[in-house]
Amino acid sequence: MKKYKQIAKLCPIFQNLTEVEADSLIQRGKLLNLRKKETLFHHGDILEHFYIICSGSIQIFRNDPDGNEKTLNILTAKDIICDSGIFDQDCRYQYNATAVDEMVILAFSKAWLKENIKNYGGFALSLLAILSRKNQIMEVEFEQRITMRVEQIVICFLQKLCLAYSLDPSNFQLPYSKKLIASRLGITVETLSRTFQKLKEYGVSVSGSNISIADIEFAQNKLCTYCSVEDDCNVRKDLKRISS
Amino acid sequence: MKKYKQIAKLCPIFQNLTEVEADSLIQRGKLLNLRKKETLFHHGDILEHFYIICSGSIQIFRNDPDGNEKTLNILTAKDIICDSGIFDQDCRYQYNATAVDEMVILAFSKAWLKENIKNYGGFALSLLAILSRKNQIMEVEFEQRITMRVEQIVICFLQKLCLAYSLDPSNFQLPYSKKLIASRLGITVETLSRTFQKLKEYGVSVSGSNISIADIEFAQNKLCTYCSVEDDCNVRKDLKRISS
DNA sequence: CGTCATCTTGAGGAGTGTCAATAACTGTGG
DNA sequence: CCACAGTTATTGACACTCCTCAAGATGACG
Repeated sequence: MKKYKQIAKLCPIFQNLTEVEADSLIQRGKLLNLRKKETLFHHGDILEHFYIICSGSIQIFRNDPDGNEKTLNILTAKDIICDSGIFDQDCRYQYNATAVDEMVILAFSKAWLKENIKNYGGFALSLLAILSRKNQIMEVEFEQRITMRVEQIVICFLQKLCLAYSLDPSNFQLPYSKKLIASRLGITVETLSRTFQKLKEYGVSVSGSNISIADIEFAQNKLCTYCSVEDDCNVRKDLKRISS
Repeated sequence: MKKYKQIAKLCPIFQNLTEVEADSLIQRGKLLNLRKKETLFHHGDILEHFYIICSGSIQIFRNDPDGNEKTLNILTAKDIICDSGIFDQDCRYQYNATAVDEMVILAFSKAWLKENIKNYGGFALSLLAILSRKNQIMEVEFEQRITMRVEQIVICFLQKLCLAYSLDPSNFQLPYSKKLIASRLGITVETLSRTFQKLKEYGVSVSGSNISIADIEFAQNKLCTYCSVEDDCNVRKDLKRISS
């Protein structure tokens, strides 16, 4: 299964290491296979591993008091699962992780992570950069959720989707169920459904899981005063929005 | 001004270092004084420093398209100002930072930070832990903003305030203007004002900036099914809410 | 073909933002 | 000490957005 370790090596966490260093680090990881809907860990489980996703996608979610799933994130290849508590002792997961489709995951021990951070300065820098980036994305999403209308949020989501999966905006399939998407965006399925209707005015047509967006730039501009898709897709740098 | 460097040394970022190491690192910092409403940096400024707050508090905010301030955070003594971009080259601030009251801040160069991360494994671990913690708090707040009612959010904020500033819940002064608080909570001043009225039913009385909460536990429990104040106040560890 | 989950559509309502008018507070200069 | 301007805070009326509940429609899969 060297193929999967090759994928893991593309994870940004190894970017500041030499080929040899990265190889030796990856050797310590164990490959896991998850089937669709199989759970990697539950909310409350003791946090003992650090994961790198090699293929497939996984839903990170919590169950709110009413029993509804609140999806915090959907992670895919080259993403890492690294809870904040990994640097504490005896910490537990604050959420669940369940495979959306078939997956392959590399698992490393907590000790492995701590040791390498201390020994490899470059490794620490990479992890810091990744966590910082995650932080930044969360800030943007938080702001979006407050400031923007659902139409804008959905359009932004679709655009991110196309960039992340290299999909053709003029005709593509949704990689997840609408239920999952709604949960990820923090809205109800009903609202998502209605929003897709409204988006027809902007050249977005939806039938089943088939989407086609006539002119994504147009739709974006029509809807978003400033929309920071770049932030989520490693295209940042050129900050168009020095608004203050 | 050794007094302020002593405060800076209490910043969690130095926790994994020896006294001597911490001292030598702090020597490299420059003390800055800010007057009330003075700005540390603007959105769009080139990111060149890492800051530790020694005294006073600072508002981290962005101006949305309508010209309203969106307060991302309010930082106080022992907090750090460390933007995600600090590990990139030529990055710019994505927000403004303006002093709420008189402040003293220690400033370090970007290079200082990178160097020490590479050289001191413990330093890297501390920074990672801090950023992770920040991440976690953001996740909680994000969830709060979606799931909870404004009454709950306000009560949680008040409780955090009391813990953070060691205030007596039964009688204390708000340390910031209501405008700033509303902005921080992502609501309008009008809504905040009305919410304070509603909270009277729960034993919270507000007149001007004077607050008195009869029984904060009672108010909490009445309002919050699960409320994670602990998370924001380093009291975590005992996770009561393994709900899923 | 039936069952179950997912999705769509409608009606109704709760909650928060917007706008506007007024009141309270803060600080400045005479 | 007061008068004035500018900010901050309160209160009311209203609109809009999204959620809830309910009923069907569509689709997946044994």
